[in-house]
Amino acid sequence: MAAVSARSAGELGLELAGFVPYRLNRLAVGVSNHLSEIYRERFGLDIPEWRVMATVGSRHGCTAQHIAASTRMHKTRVSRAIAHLEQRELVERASSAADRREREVRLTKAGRRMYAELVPLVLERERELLACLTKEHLRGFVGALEALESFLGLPD
Amino acid sequence: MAAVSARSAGELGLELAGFVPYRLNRLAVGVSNHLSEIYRERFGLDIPEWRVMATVGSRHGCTAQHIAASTRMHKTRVSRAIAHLEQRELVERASSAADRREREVRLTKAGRRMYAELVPLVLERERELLACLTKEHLRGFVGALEALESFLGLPD
DNA sequence: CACAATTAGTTGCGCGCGCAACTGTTTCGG
DNA sequence: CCGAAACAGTTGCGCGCGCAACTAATTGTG
Repeated sequence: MAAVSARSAGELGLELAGFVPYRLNRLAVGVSNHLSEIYRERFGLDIPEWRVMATVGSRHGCTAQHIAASTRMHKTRVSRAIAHLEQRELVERASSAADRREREVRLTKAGRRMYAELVPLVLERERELLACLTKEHLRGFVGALEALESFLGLPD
Repeated sequence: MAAVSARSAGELGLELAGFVPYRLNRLAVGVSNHLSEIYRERFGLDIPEWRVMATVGSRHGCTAQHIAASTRMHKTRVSRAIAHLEQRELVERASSAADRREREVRLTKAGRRMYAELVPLVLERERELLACLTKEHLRGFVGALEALESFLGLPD
């Protein structure tokens, strides 16, 4: 707070360490690395694969299109992540009868097993992380998240 | 806030859209893209180059080592960004007399000109962005940023 | 004072990314 | 209906990334 207003008050130089966009990016990378210890080291998933697992697992089958829209990943990134997961037999694809352009992605039995093991661990990590915030900070943080998302036009 | 506590209360599925690490990452990408309209489209800089400009510009010459530590970018990424900027004659390098392993990086006259033009625009963008937050949200947000950085052991 | 360990910086390499182009399918306008 | 446009998904390509290995200079230790 102090740094923000002090720096913005017409100073010439820019101190990157106090610059919000930069700090936000660094924090996001840090949180992501912290979290990826679970899904990377223990389950051998990278970020796109983890996101596909999380999205497919919370539904009963969905299309790559839907995964891309929901995670905001590029469709090629989704396509490749699904291909990897299919090779590992964690998901399977079936051409949709209604629209044969689409392919329904579903968790296999092994995929459901991993999902059931993975999700509680990941949620626990999130809980641990947010536990370092006071109630006021958490409220302000989540409120700010929503306001900034809305300002930037990031869809819900 | 509601989403966070509701979801963490023992639900089986994971809704990625309400998952803080994921939202944080998405927001950081969004902010970064918003900001990069300035330094990419108007000045032809990518993120590493912009960070090098910002770091070098706020000092009177510094080493690649210092830039890497300060921005937390990988040293190879810094090295390549400096090389690009040198080609465009925005920075210049001189071997340090004291320690001939080091090379002092400095803005050229053109680099200083760009820096002077660039920084106010970027700071204005930050100001616009944060203006969408209430005082309470901003305070909570910056406080949370600090707490999370500290929790993750991200150095100041 | 020699030689091992450390440090600054660069470079070869494999990989994952997004863009653009492509295939196959569905939809819509005339 | 038929052809153009739209859409789901995949693939070829160039690029930037981090890792590991490298060069060159410095520091520390016996």
